[in-house]
Order: sequence, then C-alpha cells, then structure tokens
Amino acid sequence: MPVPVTTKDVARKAGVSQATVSRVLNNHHYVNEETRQKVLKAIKELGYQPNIIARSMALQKTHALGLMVSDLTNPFYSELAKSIINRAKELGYNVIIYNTDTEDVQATYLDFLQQRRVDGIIFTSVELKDSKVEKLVKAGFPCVFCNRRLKLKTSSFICSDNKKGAKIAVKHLINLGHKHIGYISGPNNYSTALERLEGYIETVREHGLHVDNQLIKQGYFNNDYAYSATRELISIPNPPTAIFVSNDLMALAAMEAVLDAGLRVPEDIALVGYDDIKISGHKLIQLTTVAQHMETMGRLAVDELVQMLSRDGGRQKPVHKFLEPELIIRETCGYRLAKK
Amino acid sequence: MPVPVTTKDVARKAGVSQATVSRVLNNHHYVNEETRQKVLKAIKELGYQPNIIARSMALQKTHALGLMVSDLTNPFYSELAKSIINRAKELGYNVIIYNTDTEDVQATYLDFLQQRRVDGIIFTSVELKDSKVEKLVKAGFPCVFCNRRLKLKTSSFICSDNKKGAKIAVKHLINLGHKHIGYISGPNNYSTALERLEGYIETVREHGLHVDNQLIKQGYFNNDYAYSATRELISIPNPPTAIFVSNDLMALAAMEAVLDAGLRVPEDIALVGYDDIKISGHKLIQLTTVAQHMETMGRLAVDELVQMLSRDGGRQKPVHKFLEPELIIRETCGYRLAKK
DNA sequence: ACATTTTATGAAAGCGTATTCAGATATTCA
DNA sequence: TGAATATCTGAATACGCTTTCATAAAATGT
Repeated sequence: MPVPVTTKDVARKAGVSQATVSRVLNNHHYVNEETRQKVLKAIKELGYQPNIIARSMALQKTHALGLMVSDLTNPFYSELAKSIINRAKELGYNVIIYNTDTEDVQATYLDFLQQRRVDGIIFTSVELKDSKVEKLVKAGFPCVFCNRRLKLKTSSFICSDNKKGAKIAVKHLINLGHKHIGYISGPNNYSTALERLEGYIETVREHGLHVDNQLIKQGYFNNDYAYSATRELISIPNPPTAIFVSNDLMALAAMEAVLDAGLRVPEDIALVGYDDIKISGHKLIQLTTVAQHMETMGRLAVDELVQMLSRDGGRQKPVHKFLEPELIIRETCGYRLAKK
Repeated sequence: MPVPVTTKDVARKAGVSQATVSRVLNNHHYVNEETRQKVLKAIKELGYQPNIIARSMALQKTHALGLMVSDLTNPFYSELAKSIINRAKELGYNVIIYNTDTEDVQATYLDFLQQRRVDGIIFTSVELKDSKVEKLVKAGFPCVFCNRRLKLKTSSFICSDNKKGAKIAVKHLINLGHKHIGYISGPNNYSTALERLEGYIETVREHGLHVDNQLIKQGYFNNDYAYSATRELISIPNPPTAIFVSNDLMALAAMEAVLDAGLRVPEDIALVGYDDIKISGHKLIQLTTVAQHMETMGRLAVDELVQMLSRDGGRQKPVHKFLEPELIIRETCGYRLAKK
C-alpha cells in the first residue's frame, strides 16, 4: 500500500502550517497567492489526496447517500438506481446501496445507517406503514421516498401518479371493449398497489361496470405470484378478457401463464403492465404499459434529498410530487386488432 | 436531528471512562463483568449507536467496498451487483456503487477512491489495459476484477471461462449443421470480447471451417451496434446462417434486426447469446445462450477482496479463477427443428 | 501619524473512536 | 510474606481534517 500523504506532509514540504494547507484545499479567502501556489505545488509533487473519512469526521457529514432497493435485478429498480447514482455523483455524493429483498434486512440496514454512515436515505420500496422508518423520519433524519411512499404526511416523496396511471390503463382497456378486466398486484400495504387498485376500481365504476372481487388478485410483487394468479383468473367460470398487471415484470409472467394455458395474447386475454421497462418494447414482447419516468424520478429524489441536507436545521414542509404517467400502446391489448 | 450519543455520554452515565466503554464495545478481555453490565445498560438506555466514521478514522479502514459497474441497467450487471452487495453485507461491508457509462467517469471515480473512502474495489468492466487502474494495482491498492480482467498478471480476477463458453456455443451451432457463423461483439480491448473471439476462431478452425473476416463484427457493447451489425451481416452476399452474439442484450437486438429484415429465427438465422439473463428464458424469447453464474462470480469476488484486506501487508500471489460456462439450449438455434 | 480595518498565518481545539501507557488492585507462586 | 503475575481501569494520544482563536503585518481612513 502506498504511504498515505497527509496535509501535514504537504505543510512541511511547502513550509507552511497544516492549517494553511487546509485553507488552500477549501478555497478559503485570506490566503496569499504566493503561499497558495507553494502549497499547490507541494500537493502536486506529493500526489496528495484528501482523506475523505477524516474530512467527514471534521465536518460531521459523510457526503454519502443511502439507497434502499428491494430488488436490483428488477429493471425498473436498476434504471431508477442508475439515475440516482448518476445524479448523486453530479452533486458530489457517493451512494451506498442496500438490497433489501426481505424486510428484516431493511431493519438491520437501518441500524447500520443510524451510525451516521450516510447523510440521508432514499427509499424506493417502503411500505405505507413501517414503524422503524417512521421513527427515522420523525427523528429528523433526512429521508426521501421514491416510487413508493410512506403514509406519514410529514415525509417527502417523489412518486408516479399511480392512481392516474391505473386509470388511463383501465380506461384504454374499456375503450377497446373489455368489460371484464382482471387486476393483479402486490399487497395493499404498498402505496403503488393501493393507489393503482383505487384507480382500477374508480375507472371500472365510472364506466358503469361492476367491480368483481373475483377479478382482483393481490398477493405479492413477484413473478411466481403473477403467474399463478393469472392461471387462476383465466380458469374461473366467467374469466376476464383483459388483465391489468401492476408491473411489467409481472405482466411478462402473466403473459407466459396465458400462453401456457393455450390462450393467445391479446386475442383471448389482453394485458397491460406498468413501468415500461426496456424489454417491454422488444419486438417479440410489445407489451402495452404505463410508462414511469425512472430517470426523472431518481433525479428529483436526489435533488430533494440534497436540498434537505443543505437546509439542515430549518426543516421545510415536506415535498410531495406525483409524476405524470403515460400510456404506451403496443400490441398486448389488441392495438393491431383495433386498428384493423 | 437526534442529538448523537457518543461513548463519552455512555461513559458518564455508567460512571466509567470512555476507554472502558470502548473496551466493552470491542469485547476486550480484562473488563470486569460488573463494569461491562453497567456499560451495556447505559448503552441501551441512551440508545447509543457507534459512529462508523469515527471508527473508520481510528482503525484506518472504512469497511466499505467500491463497486465499478459499466451499466447497471444491463441485467447481467444488476444480477452481478446484487450478488456482490449481498455478500458484502454478510461479511460486514457496505458497497459504494459507481456507474461508469463512460471511461472518463471511471477515471474521476478512481481519484475519489484514492481518498480512502473504500478499503478495496471490485471492477466489473475494466479494459485489458488501463494505466490508471494498473497504477492502482501496482501501488498495492486492493482490487479484484470480476467478469472482465486486466492484462496485468499480478492482479486477481474471477471471470467466466469465456474462451470455453464461446467454444461450446459455436460447437453447438456447427453440430446443428451451420457452416457459416457470424460473430458480433465489442472491441478487443475487453477480455470478454477477446477471449470469446479466440474461442470462436479456434472452434471454427477445429472443425475444418474457414474463418471469414467478413463474418466477424467487433464494434461496441451496445444494442444499437448489435442491431446494425446484424443488419449488415445478413445482407452480405453469402450471409451467415447463424450468429454468435457476445451478450444476451445484444442478442435480443440482433433478433429484432433479423425479424425487421423479414427473416425468421431460427429458420433463417440461428442465434446464440452469452450471459443467460433472466429474460432470455421467457416463453416469447427462448434465447439459446451461454450461462454465466453471476451469483457465484459476485460472491467469489467479494470473498477474494475481503481476504486481501485481512491479509494486509503480506501480499499473496494473485488469484485467477475461471468459472465454468454452461450452454443453455433453447429455441433460437433451431432446437425445436433439431428435435423434429 | 494614529486608529481602524483588512489580510494572512500558525497554534490549538475538536470531531468520536481505539489503543497505548501507566498505575492500581487482586491473585498466584515460591 | 514478599515478589511476581494477572486483572482491571483511567488518562492521554492518535487518526487527518476543519475551524476558531490569537496575533501579526499590511492596507486604509481621517
């Protein structure tokens, strides 16, 4: 390992005090130009690199953000994470990433995080109620919720307008003539699931259709559940002719379930997803879906968090942003059929 | 923000010195059981959480690993990253993730990293030659290369046996009767591209076939390139009947190119990918591919890096691991046809 | 020309922890 | 019983940086 060069070494070499070196590094005023040059020269010659940890210690900030992701291999989350990482870098922050497949993992991570390893946290997959996380927010620890939000009103979040997203999706199906529309999603303790369900129900009602509980499947946010729920839906006595699935990955699984049952998409069962992950646009998939703007969502979340950090102490009122969803019409709803 | 509780506070409450609190926290021997209990009680009552930054400062280790990823939205990398993050957590390490779409970004990150923000780095997408990275390795900074490796022999890496992977893929195509096989990949300054090319060429030769440079396309590791290269390949005078594409994402793009040209997969053009990302197994895709074991690769990389950290000072000889690739036969090579 | 302000710099303190050093008490051994 | 050893704990120091405090020199104002 290279011997680390410290400000002290630089100071000795430049013939000044260590404090002066620090002043040069931090662009303090009141540093003589000549002195500054001497110091810069010494820094260069010694290849000095500041020790971030020591700086963090002195400043009481880490310049690192925590990022909680429930499943990084879901393209929705990896796109979101990428956006967050890139924006954080632009603003001079590092991102420590936590994969929280299970809830207890998130809990242990939270303990970690209170050890002042990060200045703030972005949650991408929080439950509506989570006492540990709520405690964190109430204690004033800077948190921003992205994609999924906490019920707690005092918390800031950047989410898709899920209700609206669901509405435009379901409305599209109804306009195509579907009267019997299934809904597959995760549990209602997630804002995404709850709000999309509300949008689904509201739209069905608005069009004078009956809300049939048999058509509503709320289990888990994973492919296996989507697959089995689809199989169940298509085998009930009066099966749906279309299914709105709460995310693209699950919609892909639903698609397999339909095909495995010997039915066709969209002729027998139409499908709409949510997210618009890249693969949904593939020529062989062509999934109709509600697009989310992961890039924007991630960027805004970082911006908001960094803002919170800079106005430390003076707590502002929380920010609540709902991004506009957009229906992407492809072929799994019978677009081609409708065109004909 | 909650007022942070320090060891000093705990010490005062427990009526002992700060040093003793530290001893209790670190399970030092020579601490009276009664004292230990007093301290533990105070810790609990005050809700003390150690300050990781201060600890890092004292110990001169951050307990954080850097992870360089070229494109987190490529499922191959997100699966790899997930594995790395999870394994690191198991071993008590945090992961700071760096997205390096462009090379200059990686360079600026490297400067960051020398600021002792992390104890070591895992590179997943290094070039064979990269003077900045080589300098880091030569300076003794703990680095492990995962997936792609450096040419530098003194560096440790965990990679797929890319040559072998290419060989089994191409052999499979040849066994199916293909005599004219295209190859699409990224530039040869990446070990993955180079080794797979070697495997391709060697296998073609071994089977007495002619290596036709017209069939070899080496441009960039991205979808646009894969698409256009495919279009080019299928429009040359004597076009290939099969194409080996260097990764699944690119193979998916190649598939679109074939279909857009009005040809069929696999009847007109057979395709093999590399990686076996999840979507490749989807019912509508069914891409034949060479599987990599991202989970294992990531885990081993972390294990190796953490080992390097523990045996600090005493530099061991570098570890070179080639993981066994595995051919996953699906339908894009005419498996169904072959079966008939 | 003297008081005041501005500019410039070093010494020292502080961030929160781990650890060394030294001393005190208790225990063991001959 | 005295010496050697083991057990326990507090004071002090170090980690590398930022920043306050103090002080000195230079510039400015009247």
